[in-house]
Amino acid sequence: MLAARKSPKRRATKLRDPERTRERLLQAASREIYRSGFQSASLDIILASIGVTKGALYYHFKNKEALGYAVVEEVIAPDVHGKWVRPLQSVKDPIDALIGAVQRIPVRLVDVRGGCQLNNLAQEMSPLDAGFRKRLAIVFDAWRKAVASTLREGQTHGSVRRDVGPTDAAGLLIAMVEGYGSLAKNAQDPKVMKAGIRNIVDWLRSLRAPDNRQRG
Amino acid sequence: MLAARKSPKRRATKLRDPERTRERLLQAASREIYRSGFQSASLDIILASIGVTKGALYYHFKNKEALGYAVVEEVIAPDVHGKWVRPLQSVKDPIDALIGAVQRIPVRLVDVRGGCQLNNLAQEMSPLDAGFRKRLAIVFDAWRKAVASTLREGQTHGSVRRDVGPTDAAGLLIAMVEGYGSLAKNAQDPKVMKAGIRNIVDWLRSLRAPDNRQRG
DNA sequence: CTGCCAACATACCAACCAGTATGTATGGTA
DNA sequence: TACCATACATACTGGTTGGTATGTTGGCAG
Repeated sequence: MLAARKSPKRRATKLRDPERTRERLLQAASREIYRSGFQSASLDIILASIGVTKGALYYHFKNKEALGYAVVEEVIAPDVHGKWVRPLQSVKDPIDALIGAVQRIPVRLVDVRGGCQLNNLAQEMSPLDAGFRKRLAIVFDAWRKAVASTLREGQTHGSVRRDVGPTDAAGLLIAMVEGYGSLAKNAQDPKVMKAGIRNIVDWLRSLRAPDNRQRG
Repeated sequence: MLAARKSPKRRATKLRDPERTRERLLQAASREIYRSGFQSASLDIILASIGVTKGALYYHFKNKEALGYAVVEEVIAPDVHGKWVRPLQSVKDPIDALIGAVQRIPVRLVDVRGGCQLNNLAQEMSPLDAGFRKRLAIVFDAWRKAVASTLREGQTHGSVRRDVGPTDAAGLLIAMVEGYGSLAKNAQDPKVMKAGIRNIVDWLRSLRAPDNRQRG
């Protein structure tokens, strides 16, 4: 009761911080789902990893499903947005921006091993759960539309070839990124991802309009 | 432990057919793993689906892991071999053969929904289990090598452009196939896969040597 | 100081899991 | 006929799962 062995003298404004607890739950769940998949992710392990109990979890989330949905909407979606939507907004050279985004894909062994959070969850849960599929499809759509609109803008400014379909090309880009990610994850080898990125970058360069005054 | 079961005499009527039971177990396990993933695949459900019990399962397989390994080696590997290795052996036009293989990818809703057995299992288990990863890598390697050697043969015969790296192109082909398969699976929409196949076929055509006397 | 409610912790549950120990019928062999 | 390994079926286990019911504490309103 009075044995304040853990609490320091300097009081924070709040000993309980429900918003922070919720955020930590989301992050821990995201990590465990990333490692084991949603179905095999154990709530007990998630809770133990941040030192809270069932009470905290079921106070903030209705059930495991709701926790998974929140991970998609509040962890994965913002991550994709930060990597593939924001960097492509109002750029002067869409091709360079796309190449930059592709080259910023993490290629360390630890990154390649786990694969893509979005793709992992989509592969596992889309056929099994409509709620996951719907939320994940929103993220994929945002990704594809961001790439497509960047390409379209490049076409109006003359830096992107006119004979490529923006939506088609965006789909192909995502397919290549996810496909190489899968191969690299299975091989557990960063070299596979690096070679894939080179191929994707080469393909992106081929989308550039040939007769455009660029820097020599 | 595998007992040497060489059947000296083929009986016309067998009430017990251990080889057939083993095969049915493999097929049932393959179906359930395809639906739910390996970790979430319930042995009880697998057994109930073919009307056998634990005794039969653990007579033929040491444990669940061994059952999964056998599915890779005896179900998935032969399937990939039949679709991507055998059709590419000693063909007169490699590009046509590859286009044929790509166009033979199932695109019905039921096929697209489940995704690719090989990729599904690889995505789930490669980071978690070295035994799965090793066996699945063998299948991926056989696939990639079959495509690469076909392309290489086409280069020696002059039907394939000399400036493409066969291994690189084979990796790209597989990445595109798996990538589009992932997108289509998540979208639960055959149109996504069909559009992807068109893009892959277009890319394959671009690999053909330009100045080669072909049928007009 | 006193309620009082948010924000958890604790204890517990039925269902399910992979795996095992043991029972049993079958068909071939001696 | 007697025997016996094979090829399963049956019954059971300890451990884990997501979920719940209830207890407890901190901090603010009054």
